[in-house]
Amino acid sequence: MITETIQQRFKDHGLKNTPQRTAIYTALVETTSHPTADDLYQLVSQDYPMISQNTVYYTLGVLQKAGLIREVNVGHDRARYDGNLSPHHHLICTSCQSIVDVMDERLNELSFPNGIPSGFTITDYQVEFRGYCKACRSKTA
Amino acid sequence: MITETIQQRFKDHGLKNTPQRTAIYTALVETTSHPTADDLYQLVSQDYPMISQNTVYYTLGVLQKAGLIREVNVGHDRARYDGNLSPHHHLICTSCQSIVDVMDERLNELSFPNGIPSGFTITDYQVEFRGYCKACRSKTA
DNA sequence: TTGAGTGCAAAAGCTTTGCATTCGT
DNA sequence: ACGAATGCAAAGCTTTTGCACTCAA
Repeated sequence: MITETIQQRFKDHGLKNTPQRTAIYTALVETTSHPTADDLYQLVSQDYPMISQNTVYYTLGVLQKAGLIREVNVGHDRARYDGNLSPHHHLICTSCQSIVDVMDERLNELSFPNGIPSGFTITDYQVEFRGYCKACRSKTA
Repeated sequence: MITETIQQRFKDHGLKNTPQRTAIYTALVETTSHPTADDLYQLVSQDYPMISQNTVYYTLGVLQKAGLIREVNVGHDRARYDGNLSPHHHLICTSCQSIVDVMDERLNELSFPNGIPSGFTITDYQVEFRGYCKACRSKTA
C-alpha cells in the first residue's frame, strides 16, 4: 500500500495524519491474520517503542467509526480486526481461533431471509464457517 | 419444556441434576433473547437468591461443552447464549445489540466455499445478518 | 461415600476513562 | 492557536481461579 493513499483516506474522513495511526492502519491492511489490539500494539511497538496501548485502542475505534476497518468476533474474549473491506467471509478454527478469509463470490449473493421482524432493515451480512485447520486436526488425531 | 426431559438430557451427558442448573438451562431454552451470563444470573436469582455468579459461569461452560447450548458472538464485550439447537441464523441490531432468530430453511443448504486452505475441515456455519431494528431506526430518524 | 457442583472472595485480562502534554492542520 | 491525538496511569467490567462446603448419585 502506498502511503499517499493512506494519507488521502485519512483526510477524506477528517482524520489527522500521525505516524502511529499510519503504522497501525498499514499493519492492519497488510496482514490477513486478523490481529487483536494487543497484537497490533506489539507489532507497531517495534517501530514506535513509545506508543501506548491507549493509542492503539483509540485509533482502532476511530478507524472503525470511519468505516476503514471492521471488527471480527470469534469469541467473547477479545476483539479481532480486519483491514480488508472487500466483501468476504470467514473460516474460523474452533481450536486455535485462527481466521482465514473466504472469498467465494457465490456467498455475496444471498437473498435476504424470510420471516424477519417487520421494520427491521438489513444492511449487510456475513457467513462464518467453523471447523478445524490442518495443524489442529493433526494434533488431535 | 418438561422437567423430566431436562433431567434426562443432563443424565445423558453425565451432568448432575441440580436446581440451579435446571433453572439456568430452562431459562435459556424458554427465551429467544440470547441473554448474557449476567442476564441469566439476575433472572435465576429471583428463584434462587443464593446463587452465585460463579455457578452461572460454570454451568454455562459445562452446558456448552456438553453441546446443550451455544455461544453467540455479537461483539467482544460479553458472551450471549442460545439454548435453541435447531439450525438457524441470526439478525443483529447494530444499535441495540438485540439478536433475532432467522429460521429461513434456504440458509441451511449453502454449499461449502471454494478456495479454503487444504486440510481445513468445515464442521458448520452460520449466517449473521446486521441491520437496525424498528425501534432503533425510529430513534435515529 | 465421593467428587461434581456451589458460593464467596480474590485475581486476572481486556478495554475504557481521566488528564496533562504534544503535534497536525 | 486550536483541538485532535498521544502517553501514562488508574479505573471498570466481564470472566476466571482458589478454596472450603454441600449435596446429588
